[in-house]
Amino acid sequence: MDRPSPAVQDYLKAVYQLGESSETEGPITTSQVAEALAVTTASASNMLKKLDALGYVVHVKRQGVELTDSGRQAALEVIRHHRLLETYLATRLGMSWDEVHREAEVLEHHVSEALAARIAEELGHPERDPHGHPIPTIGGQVASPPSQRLSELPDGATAVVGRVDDHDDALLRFLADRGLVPDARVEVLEHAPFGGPISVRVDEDRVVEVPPEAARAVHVE
Amino acid sequence: MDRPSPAVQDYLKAVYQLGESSETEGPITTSQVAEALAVTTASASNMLKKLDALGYVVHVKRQGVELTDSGRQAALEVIRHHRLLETYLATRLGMSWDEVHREAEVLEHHVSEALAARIAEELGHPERDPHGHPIPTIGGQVASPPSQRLSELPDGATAVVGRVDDHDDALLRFLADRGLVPDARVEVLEHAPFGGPISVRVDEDRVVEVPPEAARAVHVE
DNA sequence: TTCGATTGTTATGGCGCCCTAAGAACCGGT
DNA sequence: ACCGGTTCTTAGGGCGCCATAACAATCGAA
Repeated sequence: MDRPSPAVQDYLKAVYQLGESSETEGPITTSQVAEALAVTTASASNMLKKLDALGYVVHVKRQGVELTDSGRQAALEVIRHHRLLETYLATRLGMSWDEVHREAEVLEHHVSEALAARIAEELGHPERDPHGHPIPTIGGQVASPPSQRLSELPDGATAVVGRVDDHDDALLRFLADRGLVPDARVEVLEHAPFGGPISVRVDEDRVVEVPPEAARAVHVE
Repeated sequence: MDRPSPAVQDYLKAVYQLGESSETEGPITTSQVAEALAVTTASASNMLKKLDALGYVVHVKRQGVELTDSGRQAALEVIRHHRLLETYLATRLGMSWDEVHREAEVLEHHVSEALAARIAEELGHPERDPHGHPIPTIGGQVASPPSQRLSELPDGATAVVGRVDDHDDALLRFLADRGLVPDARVEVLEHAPFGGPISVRVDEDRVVEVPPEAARAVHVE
């Protein structure tokens, strides 16, 4: 029961996150995984076959893969490490949101369970990372509150920011600049026509313009 | 100018440390390196040839290797990371000496320069790690004070512990138990005959018995 | 329903780093 | 000067993970 290699961990994480973020149920395809990891579909195909052999996924030929319990468990462990590291590096070492993500992407594969546990303790077992994403427990529980995207709220609606997608550093900075961080209160004022920006009042205070692509990355509750 | 692979870093570190700890001048042999890294001499031979090609060492066939400036620089960077991590994990996360060493052995290859710099800053740019080993600067300066081993002191001599070798977890705990940590004052009382233990008064207080092998791991000034 | 485009798979090879086996160079003793 | 033992190097193979190329299955449009 050795720890899976970094490559295997990356694949499992990708499969898990693709399953999370896709509206549609069912298997994750080879090409989705390949794109997420920036490898060829041939490489992904080989690796998914291997993950099946290792018992982490069920691979149905020409359909895709679905995580087994063991695979989900392994994926959540990596995600737990990632988010604990992000939180620690941001709050205890004052690193910026974008630095933190890159750093955690590497270190998540190399911190021991003991260190992860110490970090969690030191942070008081937080439930969310700085972007608002839930931190799985050691047992593999994840709180994932139902959420809506800011882009889908009607004019006049108010809500609280739950989390923001952290795939793009520039977008992250853009949102942070405008106060769109977890726990911010937002009120949708109006949608400009023809795919224009959305006017949003943030924290009962300033009004900012949020382009649709950015609004899609903000999840509210 | 990519970062060398973890394997390359491990070899460079080993060559550097073998050069440090050996009394004799001159090249480091293939088998010394092989033993230090627990690989076969064949593997070491191949890798040393490769390090030569990369410009990190000069390899003279059947003689051994010596670090180039570039190799020494790379080795010191790894050692810097290792010792900063040890210091950080011990003082800020309360991990024990032995846990800390294993953890740093892995993480030293994966922390970014930015993170290493943040850690150094957070710690106030310490000059030594918890075992008393000097922490190289970014530029590659190392303070290495002349030192003698506790095992070599004559009866009646007094000195201050500078550093202790950290290769063996059990030994480390043994020494820590007896107060033989950096900055402890020691007075040699007597050597038992036939390779018996050395009686040492620690911090003008308790008297402990130190077997010769343990005494060799304690460096005093 | 047939054919081209799309998507997935298999085959094969490269690269890094390890191994074992075998051979070459060097050492000390006689 | 030779011979046996030690040390080092070379040769060849394995494993993990990536790639490219070629082939197979599937989908959808006419």
